[in-house]
Amino acid sequence: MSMYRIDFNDFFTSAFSVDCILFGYSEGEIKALLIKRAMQPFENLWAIPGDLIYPDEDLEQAAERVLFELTGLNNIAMHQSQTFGKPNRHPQGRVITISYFALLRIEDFEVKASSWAGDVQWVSLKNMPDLAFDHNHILSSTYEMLKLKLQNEPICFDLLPERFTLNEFQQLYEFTFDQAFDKANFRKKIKNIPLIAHDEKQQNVKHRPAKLFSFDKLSYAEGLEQNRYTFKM
Amino acid sequence: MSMYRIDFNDFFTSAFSVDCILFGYSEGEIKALLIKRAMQPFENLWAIPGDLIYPDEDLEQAAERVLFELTGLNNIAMHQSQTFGKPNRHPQGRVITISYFALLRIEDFEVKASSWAGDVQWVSLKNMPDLAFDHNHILSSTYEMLKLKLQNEPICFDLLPERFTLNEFQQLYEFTFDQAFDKANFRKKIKNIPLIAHDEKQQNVKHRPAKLFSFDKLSYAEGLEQNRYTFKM
DNA sequence: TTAATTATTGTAATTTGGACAATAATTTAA
DNA sequence: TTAAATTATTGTCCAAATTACAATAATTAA
Repeated sequence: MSMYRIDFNDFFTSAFSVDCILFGYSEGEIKALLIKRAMQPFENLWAIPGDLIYPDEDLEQAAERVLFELTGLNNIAMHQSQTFGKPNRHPQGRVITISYFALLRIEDFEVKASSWAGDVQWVSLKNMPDLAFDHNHILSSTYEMLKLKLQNEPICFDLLPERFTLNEFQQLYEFTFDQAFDKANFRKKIKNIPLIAHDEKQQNVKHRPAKLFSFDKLSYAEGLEQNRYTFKM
Repeated sequence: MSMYRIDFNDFFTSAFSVDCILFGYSEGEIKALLIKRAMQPFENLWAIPGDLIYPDEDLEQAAERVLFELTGLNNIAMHQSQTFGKPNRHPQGRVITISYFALLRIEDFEVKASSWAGDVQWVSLKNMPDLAFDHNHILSSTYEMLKLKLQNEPICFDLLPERFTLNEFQQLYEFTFDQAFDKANFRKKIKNIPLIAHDEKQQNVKHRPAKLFSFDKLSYAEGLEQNRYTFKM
């Protein structure tokens, strides 16, 4: 057995990490928060933020830590997506990574470049550069998972402002599923989703302002047992 | 640094494993293949078959190896489900486990008790005992994933005999989603799924025998681009 | 031959979905 | 002040899908 068993390479023979894909929605596009790597390997390439999992840390806890270090946000639900473990996916050894995603309102916070990230930026999914490691693959798989969950859980509201117009709601779906919907028909389809209609209206628009709505979490939770909600369009 | 760094406990400070849930369908019920543990911890308790992942092994490859050792089957698609990593889920240290599932025709093979399994048995999901580790939780989460995938991919045919009656097909759905369907309407709903109708009929039944069908994989693969198949009922 | 049983197909009523039109509310410019 | 422009919101008609239920066909067993 080598004297150097406990060297850098050995540490990496069996490591776990989480990769956290933060999806946001602004300017009619879904974007992911990426960091510019400040160290080797893949120095200066854009990558999904992630970190090794501490020995006594729960997986979800690790994902929430990465999110917090990057954005200062906590109490955000992280959704587990998939686990990636090809033996050579990390050039320095075996690292199995579990991808998590969260949905955020881009305007709600400031991102902070951390020790391990030289730069941080929201990047549109339609305009994605080559990323470090297998991160292009992880990102596209996780986006597919996002779309699946969007259709079965009310997570789309995490991407919208707390109060939104029905048009904004529709545009989010149109962008995500790359498909246009008829306004009147869209409103019929969502009539089973509990929304609160506010008296408040859109401000500073050059036309008739739309009424603002918000998602009625309580009513949704109550009806969860009886009704079978759907978010498919 | 301890001289005993490479002892048993240390090995377990960061291990990863796959757990393979094999789902089968017989006698109108969905069953999972479980093993009776032949060693501590949880000796003599029923558990999901699984194993540690070898250093140079791909995740899916590890899952297929476990399946092969247990059943002698290969070329069976394994579906990744979820990853479980609570720090104390394994009493002897940190083991993060990735659950995979496969769908099998119970009649198609003989299970073999392996070195690590004292006994092997198909157990109905409706009648599940307390399992080792957090395996009850893993099993129920994975069953939910199965149900989700059943609605989006033609995997239900992996559970049915190669040739099946439309009633058998319907009963599988009725059992899985715990819901009854009207026969005539069920047949209308599946009319977009490509099935081959054979001249062959059911044998040894005490009534009018039903026609046998099989899933038309080729036609499905061809139509995959154009049509958007659904397996929702 | 007939009753019993299940498979298979058909039909009419109801509900939902899609295309499109009509009306309402607001801003801006004449 | 008013009309044009713009977008929000609601309504309507027709086609398509869904549902409930009925009718017919094929087979076995007595």
